Amino acid sequence: MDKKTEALNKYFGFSSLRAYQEPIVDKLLEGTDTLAVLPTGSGKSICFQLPALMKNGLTLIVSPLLSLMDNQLQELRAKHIKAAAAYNSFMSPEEKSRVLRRLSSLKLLYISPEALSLPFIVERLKEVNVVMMVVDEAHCISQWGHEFRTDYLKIGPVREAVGNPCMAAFTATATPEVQLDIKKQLRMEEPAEYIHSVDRVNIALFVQRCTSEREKKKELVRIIQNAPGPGLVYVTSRKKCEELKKLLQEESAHQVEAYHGGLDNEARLMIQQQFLHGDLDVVVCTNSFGMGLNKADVEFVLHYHFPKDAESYIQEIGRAGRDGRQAWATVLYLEEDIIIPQMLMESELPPVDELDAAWETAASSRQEETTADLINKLGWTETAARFLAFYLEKHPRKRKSELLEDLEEKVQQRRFEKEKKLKVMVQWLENSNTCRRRLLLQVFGEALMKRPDPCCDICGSTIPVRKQPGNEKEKVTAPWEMRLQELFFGKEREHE
DNA sequence: CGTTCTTATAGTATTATAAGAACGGTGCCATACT
Repeated sequence: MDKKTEALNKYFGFSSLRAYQEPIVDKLLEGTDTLAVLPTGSGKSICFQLPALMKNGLTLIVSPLLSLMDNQLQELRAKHIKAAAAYNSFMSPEEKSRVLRRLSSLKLLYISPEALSLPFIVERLKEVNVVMMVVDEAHCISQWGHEFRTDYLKIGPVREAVGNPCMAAFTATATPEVQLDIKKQLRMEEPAEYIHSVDRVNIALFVQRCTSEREKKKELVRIIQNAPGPGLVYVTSRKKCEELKKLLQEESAHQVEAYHGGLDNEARLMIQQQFLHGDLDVVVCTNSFGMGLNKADVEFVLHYHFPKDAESYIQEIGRAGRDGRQAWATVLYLEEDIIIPQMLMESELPPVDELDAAWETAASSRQEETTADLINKLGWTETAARFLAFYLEKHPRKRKSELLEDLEEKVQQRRFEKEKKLKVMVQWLENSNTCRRRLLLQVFGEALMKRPDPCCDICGSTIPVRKQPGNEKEKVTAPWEMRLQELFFGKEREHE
């Protein structure tokens, strides 16, 4: 038995890797930069966990959400893998300093891009042997890095600071442009690439054009009444989230809840757990819901508002049909809904005619207060302020005139890129001739090889009805307090 | 850009309608002490 198989067996209890995992593990073992686009729920974490455990030194896993770190750690703990830890703000000061002290005895450290960018963390990492860095959900680099969470763009520089270890990026969805962006930001040079199809053949795709908000609501109610669920309804505002929750609670027999960033952590955890355990049929949510959701039997994803680009769309519908059974996704398309993503996009970028004022403001504040000052003195959104602060930090020595000129161009460039993505999304919705699946795959640089049945509305399919299994397994309902307890304080859970 | 809420006016008791304004998503983060 070779070393790899031995380790696989020892740590994970498997006798062999799946065909697509094998080459990725090999590349990482030999220290080659790797970009992998793999469908969700396909055992991608083992692709980096195994090499990390076999290597001599520390692997950093950059993860976008604390809950994702927590999930993966629970899984590792369940397999009695001890050399793994997280560093994040959810931990007590004691726990944090303990982790930093025992870094050299760890194999895996889960960390957010923000924590990874803290100067004292970088200094500490320089003292230990970092052999590999992994960016999980790497599309976040492109989706969030440029404005919302600019620390995503600092992963590349940190990599260089800690001795340029091997870099791996994993995601389930990336267009060719996003792949390029990931490679550039992470400073990957000629990485090995494993790009799998983003097509989910068991999800049928539909778009239903509506002419008014009222019609859309009626259609929503009709569809949900007839869908046994479980399913998700995506909207782009918190208010709408709550409103539609109420509507569906009144008009359908389903258990319905709303999920968005305005809820506190406890409520969010609760809803996610209830949905996971089958105690909720429908969750009306904003784009905050779904990442890391490990639920196999989601039957449908309904977009009450359409998302701002095709990647978000693929990601969101990808939460359906993980169990391989027939699932469907439908968009209730109302033309004027385009204004919401447009406004949100606009609010992420600095107003071009205030760049001069922003420069003056920044010049008179300390670096760590630049963002706050831009928000308070100029009334900018947090995201726009962060965008500017990041840019100034990156180019500290540029002359004012030159900097403002560059900045304006950069803002226009970003606006252009975002608008283009939105336009592609709308074109997809408006299209009435070409198979939706074919067109969607085109955005990801893929050709449609084989059309599944059902495929999409344009191919003549209608929303499939799932046969209900006659003898559903009995629900085991533990008190909620107990489940929350498990989540906060941990309890070994089995997975897979 | 449309929805939804607030304020203003009309004109006269209680409400009706118009004009104006606000709003619309994603999450992470060392600090105080000698």
